[in-house]
Amino acid sequence: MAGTQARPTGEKLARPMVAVDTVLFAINDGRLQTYLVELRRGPARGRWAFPGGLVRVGELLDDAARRELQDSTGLRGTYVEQLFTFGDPSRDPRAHVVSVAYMALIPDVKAVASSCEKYANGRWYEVTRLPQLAYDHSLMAGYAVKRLKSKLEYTNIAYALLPREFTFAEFEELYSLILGRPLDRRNFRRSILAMGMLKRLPHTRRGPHRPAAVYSFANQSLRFIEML
Amino acid sequence: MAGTQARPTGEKLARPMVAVDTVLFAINDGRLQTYLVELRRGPARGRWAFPGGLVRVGELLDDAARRELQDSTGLRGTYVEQLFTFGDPSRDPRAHVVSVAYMALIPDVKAVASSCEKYANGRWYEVTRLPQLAYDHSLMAGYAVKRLKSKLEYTNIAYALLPREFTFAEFEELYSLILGRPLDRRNFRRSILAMGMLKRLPHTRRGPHRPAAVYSFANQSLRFIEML
DNA sequence: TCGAGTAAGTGTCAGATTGACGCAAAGTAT
DNA sequence: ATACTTTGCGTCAATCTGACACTTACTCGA
Repeated sequence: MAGTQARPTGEKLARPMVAVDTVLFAINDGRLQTYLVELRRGPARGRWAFPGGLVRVGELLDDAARRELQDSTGLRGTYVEQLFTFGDPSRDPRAHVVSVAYMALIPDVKAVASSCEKYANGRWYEVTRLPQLAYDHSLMAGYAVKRLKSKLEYTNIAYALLPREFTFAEFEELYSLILGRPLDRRNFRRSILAMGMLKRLPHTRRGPHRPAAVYSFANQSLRFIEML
Repeated sequence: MAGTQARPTGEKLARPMVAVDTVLFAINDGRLQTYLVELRRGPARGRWAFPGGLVRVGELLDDAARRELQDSTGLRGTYVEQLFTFGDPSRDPRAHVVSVAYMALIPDVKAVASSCEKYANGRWYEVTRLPQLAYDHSLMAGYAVKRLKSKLEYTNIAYALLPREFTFAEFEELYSLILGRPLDRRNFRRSILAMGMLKRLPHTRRGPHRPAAVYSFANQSLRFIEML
């Protein structure tokens, strides 16, 4: 049953620890990027990793993910979603640390205030060109990207990656970019509009060319399948 | 980063504990059932729950799930799949226990040898008629059923619920039963055979009526999308 | 002010897929 | 042999999907 049988334990370290690690995504420069931090200490010192840390007693997992994210990026109240839990005892050579991986999405990389004391450094990397990562974080990266792609296709999760208002071209570019393949503009528009994911706003955006209709999401919260 | 920052901890209980809980499924009596155990001790004593327990240091999560499953059912080497991790600190009133929920699938309820010393009792329940469960186990049950249904539609996960060989009627019944809706025999057969999930064996099964062709899975391992 | 340039916006058609539907075949039991 | 029961198959219409090209509406510069 649950987390029962609190068997008495002599050695202090006789239990695995619980951590969270968060793969933060944003679109930047026409690429899907994630935010990595450079570790200051530990056996993987100098390596890059996703921001994360130990879960505190009494803390929700989602809250722990958000807290660690805030500590390393300054982001507050970010949308986070649990991905998978990695528990291989050898993933961290120092101790058995079970890590609950999360992904988080933000619309603008500039919202991240880099540089905190915990990490030596922090910067965005294209998901297709990650450096060698600490621990099992490349595994996490793979899961996260796969999940993001997949949820893009049957949920409105894209709302967390876009500003409040956007043109259809921006919307389409986001999809094309994450899915890694070109989309047919007419077919794509047909299917998206058919599922009623977007609502067209009354105003338009003017630019150097034909003005573009402006859209926003019909529902800010996840509408379709919440979890598989 | 990973599960780093092993911050020194004075109080022994200053860290959440890690447990696994497994929702074991099987078809029995024309129904989808799960195996529940009756708790012997703890605040939820006398309540039903999914078998589970604490993860040991040095142990893989999957192994912990299988070990606890074996301890309570005698099953060995069962197919298990991680579902989701539940970390609400109030889920267990005694302590903060983070539980990694699993599902497991077996083809035959008779493979379970009930009665172990850890639990007062153990029995199968229809998933649609579960008793009130301990902790947050009803939540887990919901996730597990949703996931099972979902994976049935785009993977060959059904192989873990069926014997090595089976007739198409048995196969179809399984789907209909889990999905909770009738299937059109001809359309269903068309789509399943089209995706090449099954292979027809040379022999047939004789019974009181027309003999039925016998099938087995073309691939025993998950073929399609491994994880969303 | 007019023409060139560029991104936005729209419709059609063929092929594939999906869902509804009924009948013939192959056995057993009497 | 006949009735009964389960297996196993094919067609058609509606829908969905994917390929494909031209018109519209604006800005900018001549």
